[in-house]
Amino acid sequence: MENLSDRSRVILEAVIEDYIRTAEPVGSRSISRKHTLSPATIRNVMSDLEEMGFLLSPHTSAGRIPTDKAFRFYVDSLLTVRTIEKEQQDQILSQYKLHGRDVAEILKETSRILSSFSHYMGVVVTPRFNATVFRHMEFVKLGGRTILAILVAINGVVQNKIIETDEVISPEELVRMSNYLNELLEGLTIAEVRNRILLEMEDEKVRYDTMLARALNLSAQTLDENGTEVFIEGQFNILELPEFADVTRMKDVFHAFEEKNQLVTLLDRCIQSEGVHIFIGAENYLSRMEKMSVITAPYMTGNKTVGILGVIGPTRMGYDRVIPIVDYTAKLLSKLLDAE
Amino acid sequence: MENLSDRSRVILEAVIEDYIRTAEPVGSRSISRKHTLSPATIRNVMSDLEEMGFLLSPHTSAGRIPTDKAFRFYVDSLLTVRTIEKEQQDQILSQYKLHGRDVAEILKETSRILSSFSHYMGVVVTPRFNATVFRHMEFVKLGGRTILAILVAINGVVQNKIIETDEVISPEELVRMSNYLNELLEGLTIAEVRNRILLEMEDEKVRYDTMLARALNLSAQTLDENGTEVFIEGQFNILELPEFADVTRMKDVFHAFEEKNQLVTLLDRCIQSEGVHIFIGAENYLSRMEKMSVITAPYMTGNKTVGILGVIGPTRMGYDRVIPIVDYTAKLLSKLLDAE
DNA sequence: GTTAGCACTCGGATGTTTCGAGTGCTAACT
DNA sequence: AGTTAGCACTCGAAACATCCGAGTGCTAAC
Repeated sequence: MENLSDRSRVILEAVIEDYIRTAEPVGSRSISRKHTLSPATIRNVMSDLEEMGFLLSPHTSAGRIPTDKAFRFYVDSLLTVRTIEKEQQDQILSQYKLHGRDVAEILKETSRILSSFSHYMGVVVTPRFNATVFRHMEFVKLGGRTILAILVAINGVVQNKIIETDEVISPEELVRMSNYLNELLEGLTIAEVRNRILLEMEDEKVRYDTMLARALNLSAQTLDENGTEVFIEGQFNILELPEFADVTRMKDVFHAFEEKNQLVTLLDRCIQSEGVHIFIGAENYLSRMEKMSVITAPYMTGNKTVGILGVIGPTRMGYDRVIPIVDYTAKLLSKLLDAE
Repeated sequence: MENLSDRSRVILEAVIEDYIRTAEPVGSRSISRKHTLSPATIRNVMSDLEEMGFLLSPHTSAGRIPTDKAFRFYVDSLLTVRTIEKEQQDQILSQYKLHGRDVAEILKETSRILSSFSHYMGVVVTPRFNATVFRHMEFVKLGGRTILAILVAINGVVQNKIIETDEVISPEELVRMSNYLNELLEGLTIAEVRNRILLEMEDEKVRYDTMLARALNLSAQTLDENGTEVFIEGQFNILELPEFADVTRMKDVFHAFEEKNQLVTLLDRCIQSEGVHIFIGAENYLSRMEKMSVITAPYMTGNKTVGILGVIGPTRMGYDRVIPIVDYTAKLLSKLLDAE
């Protein structure tokens, strides 16, 4: 990292924090008020910082704005992350208490929590089904050849799918099928389940047992689709931010969410790495989101990472405040999913 | 209804259609170009229409804008709804084909379809569980005292909930429970199921049978929450509309969606009435949505209305184009839900 | 009843001026 | 050598002025 003098650091930090507060270019005078230095001195330092690529001036007679690089440096080296207050912890916890305990509900609520506590947007990607452990599979007959397949993971995540079969299958046979499958697949992760089914299907003895073949076929169909969903809450929060007062900027943001899968790839990028991850401005490689930062953290069930959550806000977001919120929420969600 | 001369009607219609196209106040000249009447004559008529409350001028030297009353009259008396083209029908149908057949997916897709074909926002309210017929109930043991309850309606709508029990229940007992319940509740609507459970619980013989009591207790818990969800898609569509170029207007719209329950009450208002319903501007009684119109239609399974779908757009929306889309989609969705 | 003609209005676009925040540079100060 | 006061300069935002044209209402002629 660049070697900055102590003074430069202090001033850079001051500029950044001012900018986070006001969203306006920061002038030398406003900083001199808080430090016992004259504006001229500060101007000199700022000029150096600009040279180094930490600041930029929109035009000659405005103040200066921190660049992405500055925020990166701020987050890496200057920032002392606040510890989350007990009070806030309790508030978050009690939010969860209010709602039902269906997993999808919990995830949506998590997104809402992230949004309302950060004052930005909350985002939660649904668990990677693959990493979770199989618990139960069940077939319910809805009508003639229509069957509802229900797949339950050990953490309570449910996936259901309506399947049209070629031939009519009796309810009794359906029960036998699910018994067979539940025994066969017990304790495997969904990814393993997938493999196992393919393997089984090649087995000689299965090929000549219609029931088994059908069962495997059905379960394969149940698994074939594996939607990752994204819950984004609090879009309206960013409507209030001055940097998006401009209509075209706003459109950009919303268009960015149209392609949710792009967002998923972004978030997925940090699925292996532990702990909080931060993408600042252009670092997220989505042109629509150049002016935004993303703070993410993985959450897990058991000790496997199954999903990602985070907060999306402007580059000038209150990192010190938001990081612990994301961190705590991820841990809390992991705990909630485990308890089940 | 006001008695308008034929000429007035023609001119009013022309103004409305111009305004729908351009979103700009309409002047007398642009109309005179299409009809063989001089601007002056048209001005006289327009002046009358203004007097009657069908038009208003934002200021002296602008053209005129149709009022809510004008749109109401237009929809009721002037509009000839186009029939939906075969081609468009096929397009919509094929959209459905692309996706999985989980009911929640279908509803979300419906919302997307409404949005993309109307170019406004699509909205779908999830089925009123109460009106649908019970099909199956199942309990899956997740851990010590944690149980996942799954409730399936005949149309494939699934509701699941995680329940914490006071005592450990064995898997075998869970199976017996669900067998008992499935037999007991077969063929009832969810509303009836609710009553039946309460009734049953008071029965003497049940009170002394722990298993039955527990089963009923569990199912009561499964039912107690009955979330109506709303899928809104295509918000970004309205970002493109000139009337929302103003940032404050836009905020209003998004804030309106914050309270989704308000929206639900609006939509619910037409759940009994058959066919397409239209709320124009202030008619929807949501101050945030004064500049918007809503076109709704109920959809059903069996022959019971279970939910509402619709399109939300500006008051100057292309009614002739959108009404058949809403109508057709509602019918198609009903058919899709029935087929299962 | 219709229309041409005309004076009038008013908002949007364009141009001009003013104001002030902020800069860079230089020279004096510690 | 680092710091600071002073000053000329820059440039955008806001305020003000002007112009233009689309559109109106009214009147008088057709």
